[in-house]
Amino acid sequence: MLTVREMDKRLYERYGNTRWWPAETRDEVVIGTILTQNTSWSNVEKAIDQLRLAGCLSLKCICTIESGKLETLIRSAGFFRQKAERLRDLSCSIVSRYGGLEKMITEPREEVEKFLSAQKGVGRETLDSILLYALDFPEFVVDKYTLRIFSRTGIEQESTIESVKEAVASSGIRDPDALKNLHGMIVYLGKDHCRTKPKCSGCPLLENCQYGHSLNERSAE
DNA sequence: AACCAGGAGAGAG
DNA sequence: CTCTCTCATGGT
Repeated sequence: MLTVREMDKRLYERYGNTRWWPAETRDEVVIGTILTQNTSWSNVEKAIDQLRLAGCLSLKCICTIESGKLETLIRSAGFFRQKAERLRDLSCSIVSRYGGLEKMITEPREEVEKFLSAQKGVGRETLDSILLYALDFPEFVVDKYTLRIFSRTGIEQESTIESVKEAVASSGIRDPDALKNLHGMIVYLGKDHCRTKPKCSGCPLLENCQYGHSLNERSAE
């Protein structure tokens, strides 16, 4: 049976360091977690470029910028009204409570998690992404690709977010950078076998992989 | 030209 | 608890 350790090793042999979540600042990561919800990264990049160009790629600026202006800047990321409102609320909440993310990383993890979970627009995956990619807490991000790949590779028959987190935690992989890359590699694998490439050739995890790892059940038949 | 992407929330049953 | 609907742009 495939272990998490083995999976990590095989994926690394194929994908190496994926440098998942490219960002120069912690603020940029948090902003990205909201913008990328159900949205392709290429569209998110355009919005981030607009924010950078406007000198507003920070939580402090987003908290104070005029809302119509914010909507315009992030329009390319879709759901722009909803995202503008949630970005503003989240940014203002963080700034008023912690001052900024650099202060936030020094707070107890439990307290930070509780605070973030209470924010509108911060669901399960966004919470994990902020904890790991923006704050460097050792949390493994479980998304749809991860759930699917874990259940298909037989590490877990009935994969849930909690069971996958547990499996990774008990594997001993704790370094935030290692956890970041494991998630990145899993998404790379997921993308390799998405709808456009239903067949998995040379799958690093499964010997006779005939269905790929598509998120679309129909292409799995 | 439908389909979907690095989701979350609100409502119904 | 599990569906289903909405939010919206841009690439294939």
